[in-house]
Amino acid sequence: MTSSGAIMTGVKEAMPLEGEATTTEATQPRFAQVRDAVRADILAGVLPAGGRLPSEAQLCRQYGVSRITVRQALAELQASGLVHTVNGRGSFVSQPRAPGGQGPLVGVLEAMRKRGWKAHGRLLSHSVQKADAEVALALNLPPRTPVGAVTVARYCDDVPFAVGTTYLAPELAERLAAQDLEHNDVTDVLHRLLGLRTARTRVTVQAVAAQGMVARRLRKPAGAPLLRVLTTGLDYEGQPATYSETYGTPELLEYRVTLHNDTSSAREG
Amino acid sequence: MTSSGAIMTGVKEAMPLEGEATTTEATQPRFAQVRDAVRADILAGVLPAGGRLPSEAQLCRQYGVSRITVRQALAELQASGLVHTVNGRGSFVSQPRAPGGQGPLVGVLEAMRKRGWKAHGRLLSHSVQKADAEVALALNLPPRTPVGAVTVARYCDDVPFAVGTTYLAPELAERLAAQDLEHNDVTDVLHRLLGLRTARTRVTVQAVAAQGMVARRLRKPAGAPLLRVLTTGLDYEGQPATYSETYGTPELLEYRVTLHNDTSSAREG
DNA sequence: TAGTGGTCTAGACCACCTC
DNA sequence: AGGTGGTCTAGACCACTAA
Repeated sequence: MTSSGAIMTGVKEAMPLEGEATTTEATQPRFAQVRDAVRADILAGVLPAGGRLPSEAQLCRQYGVSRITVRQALAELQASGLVHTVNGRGSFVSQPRAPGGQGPLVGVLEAMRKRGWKAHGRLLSHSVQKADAEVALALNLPPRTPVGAVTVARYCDDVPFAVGTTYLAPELAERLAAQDLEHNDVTDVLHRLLGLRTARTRVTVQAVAAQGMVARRLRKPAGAPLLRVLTTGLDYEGQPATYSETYGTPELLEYRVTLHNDTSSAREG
Repeated sequence: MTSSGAIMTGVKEAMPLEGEATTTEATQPRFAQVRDAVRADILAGVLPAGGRLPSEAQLCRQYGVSRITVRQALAELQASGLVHTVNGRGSFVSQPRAPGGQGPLVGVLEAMRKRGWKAHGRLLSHSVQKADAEVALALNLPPRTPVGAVTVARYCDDVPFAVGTTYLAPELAERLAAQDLEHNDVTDVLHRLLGLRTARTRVTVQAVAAQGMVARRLRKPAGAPLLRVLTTGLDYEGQPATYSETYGTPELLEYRVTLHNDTSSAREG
């Protein structure tokens, strides 16, 4: 479904929609309907990233609502980062994670480079495995469901400082592994190049003792402190789309976040 | 332009407040002026926490603006968590950090208890010191400025799992240390009991090796991995108000956060 | 000049809550 | 019944950007 006409669903004809009269069932507010319709068009690719949205006047006609209602819908889309507006020019579909932009997540490579280091990644392996209990739980899948696993090491001036595995749909993993992970962060590739949309990201940060393969990869003796970062990316339906587990050396990797008092973000101990 | 009425502060008198005729200087939008005026009243305690705001109609008269403008102002205050509204009753000043509420920060004790553990804190020390370089930098003060330091240990079933020091204004530290830190989290006390308002919180999470006093307090051998969490609380002017440094045992303490795609929150590696 | 978003108003109907 | 917030409309002026 795309656009014109009524709001409720795919109805194409004008049909003032309106009228509360009798039907409308579980009537959501009109601005919410417009908001969801536009968001659906964006997520479905009908409105391509970077492209201009219909003008507010057009949206008014298209959905048969007043400008204030359209603006309320756009305001929420803007707050969620899916859309941005430029005075005098129009509203635009935000680039999914502009490179170096102000998305919520900044990849480790980008962060290192911003501080003046040379950093690069390397694809270590790429496979389809049966999800173990941990991955299945994180991705909300039945155990032993096939999932793609992409393991990447990150280097700072040729010293390895982080190694991690990202689990996601096999088809997405395939495309991820085909990208340039030498120069780009995994999160960046997923969002900017592959168009993945993430509504929320759950992060858990732990301290662990180095051991086994991870210790060797990071050139650490067993027992040395490492940072372990687990992230789960959730789509707009609340379903987990990606899960990653990353280990990093504490000298070079720390986790930073700024919590704004608005819109939650929950911290636990 | 027609309307009159003062926007600037809580002034009750009319005082037309410019019609933009010629000078308007750094004229902010009216809704922003209303928003800031109401926020100032809340932060200043003119509107007490938990109390009811003037109704939208009252605010319209008070500031001489239309209801839509008032609602736009309230919407932003609501988004920032300072205010919440109840259909049919009115708008209310949010309790600063409702106990167990949905504030951005959840203290460690609360988090442990939520998972079914018995947890308590203990005030270890409380003093006024000259800020060292690190604390001065974090609080944006000249070095050697006197600051209050409150050190607290947290126990889970009588096993110590976290110890940390909070630096803040001496007068606030005095009041903080006088509160019940046995049962309440420091962050909870600061916000709920002492009325501290925090616009943003910067958090840094690191993995470190246990050593010295911290290792002893947490009953860890030197070199064991510990989580180190640094937080800086920023007020609505962007000035740091609190700085804390906490060490925790990885078996019992981890850091969790949910990043929403809206409203930023920046992660770095 | 024409189109766009940014802001604002007056007025309206509804659902909800309290009295 | 009366007050409150939730939603919506039609119309207006402005600042900005573009052709």
